[in-house]
Amino acid sequence: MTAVSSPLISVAIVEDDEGIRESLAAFLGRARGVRCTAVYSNAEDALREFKIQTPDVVLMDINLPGMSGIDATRELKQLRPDARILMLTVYEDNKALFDSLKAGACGYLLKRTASDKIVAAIREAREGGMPLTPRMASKVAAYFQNKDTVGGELDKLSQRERRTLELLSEGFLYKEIAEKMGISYLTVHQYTKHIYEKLHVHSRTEAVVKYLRH
Amino acid sequence: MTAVSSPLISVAIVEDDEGIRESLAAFLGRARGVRCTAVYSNAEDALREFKIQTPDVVLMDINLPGMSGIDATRELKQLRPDARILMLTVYEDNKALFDSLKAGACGYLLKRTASDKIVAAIREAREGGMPLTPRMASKVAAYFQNKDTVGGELDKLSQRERRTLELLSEGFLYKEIAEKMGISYLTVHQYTKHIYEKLHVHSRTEAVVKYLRH
DNA sequence: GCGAACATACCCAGTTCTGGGTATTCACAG
DNA sequence: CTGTGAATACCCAGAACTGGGTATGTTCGC
Repeated sequence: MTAVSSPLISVAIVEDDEGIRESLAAFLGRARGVRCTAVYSNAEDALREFKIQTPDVVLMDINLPGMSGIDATRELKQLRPDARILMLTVYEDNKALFDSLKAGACGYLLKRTASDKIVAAIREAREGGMPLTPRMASKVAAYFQNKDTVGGELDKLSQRERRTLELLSEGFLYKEIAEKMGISYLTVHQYTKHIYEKLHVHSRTEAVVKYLRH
Repeated sequence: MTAVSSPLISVAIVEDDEGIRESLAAFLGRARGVRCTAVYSNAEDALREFKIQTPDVVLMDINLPGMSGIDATRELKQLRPDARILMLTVYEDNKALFDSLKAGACGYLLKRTASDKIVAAIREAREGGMPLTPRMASKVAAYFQNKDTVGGELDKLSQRERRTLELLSEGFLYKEIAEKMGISYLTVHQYTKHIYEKLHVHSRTEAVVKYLRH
């Protein structure tokens, strides 16, 4: 709104598959309002160039030979905090999505996304938006619902589960916890299953990290 | 040395086993320089009384019905910071030892300790000492060697080990870490072995806790 | 007095971690 | 140039954890 509407948004592509890279570039060349200023087949080359000149928006593949697109995103954001990076990948992968956002990507698209949607996403990214597929968006929403209720999640634990988590956080083995709490090893086992379920985690370490962040 | 030598040291016993409790009390009754002023079979009763009158030294069992001796120690020290509490237990348990000391106990004895040694320990406790069995003492010494270098311990890690620990702290599996770092699963395995060795821990959670405390 | 939540305990199968090795390559200090 | 440390990779065995069940009794609210 307040931004000066620049005539052209410069876009760089980082993508190892030559076919995809070229067709993307060609397509951006025909699109109005955007200009494809550079293409790279790997993250290292791209980063080197970006130190000299950074485009408005980067379309970044995740699976790259050598450095991953996510690591590259992290580095680029460190170098240019206002860089706008759109992840472009084939998988609708939960972890990749969140890792990308944590690394500093501003959006996450699937390669099978229709071309005109990609241009729209580039504009949206430029304007500070967060272009995501609807499904991705709902995952992000769900994530923050959890995020906001981390304390709330802990509240869902019963007394004994909380105590168990406390001891888990101190690194005790199940059998040691059982001894300390005067219950069976199997009960401790059961508690941890409940804890993981309630905290939406899949390992002791993840549970402990949530717990230690109160 | 500088302390006024009081004629009698008042001692309270908190111990749930009646046999041990009585024989301890009887034995203290016969010993010179000490006076057993109270016995309790659980922590709750003892704490209630201590709010009114605190003995010079408390002999505290660890395994008690209800509140543990360690928790009772913590509470009593909060109430009376200058209370002298000697833990008395059957197990030579590393963790119990350190938990006791962290809770505020001034010493840690095994129940099989010879009676005259117990009186000596009570005197030592009264005079500000830290009565421990030789084996316990060496464990404490080792602990502080580590404790003073917690930051230093982390410094001992190589670059890759540090990165591995960072990822371990985020709850990733070995194989995921391997992928992220572009190395073999087996190498991650090797790194964690080194990390555990350098940090003197035996599980991922313990390592993570040390790491998160920077 | 019924259903929900909690605490307890057990089974099983599969995965992951832990801790003991060995070994090569490379770089750097002495 | 020899030794040390870092980084890499592998083997093995056993311990521990994870996740899917089931089952019982208690307590508490409706």
